Amino acid sequence: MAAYWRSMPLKNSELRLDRTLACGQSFRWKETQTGEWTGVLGGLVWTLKQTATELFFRTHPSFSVPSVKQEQAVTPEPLIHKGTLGKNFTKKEAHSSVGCVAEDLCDPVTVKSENADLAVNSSHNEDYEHSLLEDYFQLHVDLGQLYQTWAQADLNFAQTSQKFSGIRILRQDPVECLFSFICSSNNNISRITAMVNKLCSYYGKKIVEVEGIPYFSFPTVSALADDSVERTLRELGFGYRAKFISQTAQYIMTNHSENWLLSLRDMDYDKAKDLLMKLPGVGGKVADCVCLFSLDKTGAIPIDTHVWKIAARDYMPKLRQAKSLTDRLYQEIGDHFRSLWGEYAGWTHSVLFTADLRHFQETNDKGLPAKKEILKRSNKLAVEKDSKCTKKKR
DNA sequence: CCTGGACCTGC
DNA sequence: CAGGTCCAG
Repeated sequence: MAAYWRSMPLKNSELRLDRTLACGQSFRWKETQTGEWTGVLGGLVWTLKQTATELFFRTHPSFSVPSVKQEQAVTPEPLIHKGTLGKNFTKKEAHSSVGCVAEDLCDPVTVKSENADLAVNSSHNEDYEHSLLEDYFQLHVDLGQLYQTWAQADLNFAQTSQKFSGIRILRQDPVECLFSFICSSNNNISRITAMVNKLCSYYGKKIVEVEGIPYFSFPTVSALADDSVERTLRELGFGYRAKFISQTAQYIMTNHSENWLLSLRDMDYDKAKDLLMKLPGVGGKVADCVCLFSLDKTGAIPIDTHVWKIAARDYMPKLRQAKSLTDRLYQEIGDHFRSLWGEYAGWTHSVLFTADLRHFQETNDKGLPAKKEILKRSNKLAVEKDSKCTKKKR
């Protein structure tokens, strides 16, 4: 068992799994044991954990049998193939296209003929797995350095951030990111998570079961563009978002292509945001989430009601008089933060946003949260019922 | 431009 | 109300 685990040196201050994976930028990670996080990334199921100086990781072996319905496979299955990956994979490729890296690197024909009896993870994939994590957590970005710079520019950040180190932006698959955040509108985190899981189990492909829990890949755009999707999602309780998801998927397949979203990484922020906002169900806030969490737009700042309150409370007192968050104010708040924090302002915002989440109020930098807090987290009811006492602060 | 409402569902 | 978006006036 221990043999599956590998590790890389990584300071706690550069990455805190608990804060980074549970602060609402991704809805796909679950704390399966205390301090252990399991989720899907690059077509594989991973479990991660860490100490003060090391990141431990393992993937869960799956026997990927080629799908029976290959005939309609617009996109190849996200299989990781021994021969291809071991030989050709480079760090650079991982960095440029993690969202579809498995697809890029797999010849579907080869996979089909040779993969049936091949365990997905083998020692040949070690470099690949290592690179995938570096890419996903954007480990080339020196977070400690950024924290220092931000602290110099902003006293409020300097104070708050002391107890909230290691919060970084993930580099997610844009497809997963887009459809997840379409689900987020006027909604709460637990329901968003449930909806994302439903998308995966109904329209994704099962990768492997771990401890009795099945894990699925995120569906392709093409799968979500099927005519039946809106009705099905309505029945599954998606409400009006069912239409948004269906229409957005169809819009992308009609006017662009499966991989179009990835190409937005090569555009500047304004252009990418502009194009995203043409999609049904995608306004400024969701577009900024996709820009920041999956398209490398480090200065994108999603301003939701929560961030708006932080801005009014700690940075822009004049906002206290504003009735609602108009487009103009949205732009103004973002610009204010960008000029204060600089190029990585989206990352900065994420630290303050996370620090302000009730969920994290009792954590501290000495280590993992108090035992009391862990118990609470495992029991959502307890957390939510107890919201009375800190309500006013937010 | 800005403002108010409707839109799904569930705790 | 919940980490919004869209549409009309």
